[in-house]
Amino acid sequence: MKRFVRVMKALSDPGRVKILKVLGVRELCVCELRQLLGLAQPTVSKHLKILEEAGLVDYRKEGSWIIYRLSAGEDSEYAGVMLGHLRGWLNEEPQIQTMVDRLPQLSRERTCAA
Amino acid sequence: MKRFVRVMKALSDPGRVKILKVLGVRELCVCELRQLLGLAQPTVSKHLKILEEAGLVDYRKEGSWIIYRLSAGEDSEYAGVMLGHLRGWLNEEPQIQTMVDRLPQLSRERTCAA
DNA sequence: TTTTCATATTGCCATATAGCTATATATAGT
DNA sequence: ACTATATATAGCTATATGGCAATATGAAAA
Repeated sequence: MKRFVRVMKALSDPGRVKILKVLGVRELCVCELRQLLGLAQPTVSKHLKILEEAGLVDYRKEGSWIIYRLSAGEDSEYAGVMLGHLRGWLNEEPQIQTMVDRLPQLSRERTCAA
Repeated sequence: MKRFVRVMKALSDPGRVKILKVLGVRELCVCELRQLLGLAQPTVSKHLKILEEAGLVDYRKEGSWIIYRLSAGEDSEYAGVMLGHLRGWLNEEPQIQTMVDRLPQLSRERTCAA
């Protein structure tokens, strides 16, 4: 029950859903997510932690960057199934489309190391 | 986005998940749910309203009783899909099993009109 | 119409949550 | 070692949430 509720809670915030949707396009570092979402960096970090504890995202370190990606879903059946649905859901949502459209112009080198 | 988040929020509370699981066995009135969950009646009513606004449950009046049942899922794709998953999920959960076991002994006539 | 019972709504309190700023940590480069 | 950059954590505030008791509503029964 707790594991299920944890996944649902993680999915109950628009900011976190946006994170999952852009990570569905490609993996991203925190500073790229910060710009896409227009939220303060600590806020993004907190969201990412919640998503990670729900088994929805994974990360790896690369230099001083921490790069987040969608989890493969081995940790939590619930997370895996929900990520599967999210691939098809919300693609028509304007807020999502705007972010996805801005995605190709982002590059870690240019945007973060400023 | 709002409709999606509304469904996820509705599913982020153990009490509401329990309600959905017992409604998966059979339809129930508020007073039966109150006893199964061990919550005050207004609390149950509030949960039911949230579930209803998410498109997860439906109700009909029968005399002075209001009988809730799982929604057929026509209102919300998200709700429909989640109800489908919930049918298989959490069946091993002790909290759920206890309630389901107590279910056959409940009868509106005996329990509510006391 | 008065009472009774089932449910909904209101109002309150304690806790949880999402946001921020400020600070800590960690890694890279000088 | 010092500086700069990326991320995380701590601490704060405003709002949301879940619980309850008290009250309102609405239907059935006396």
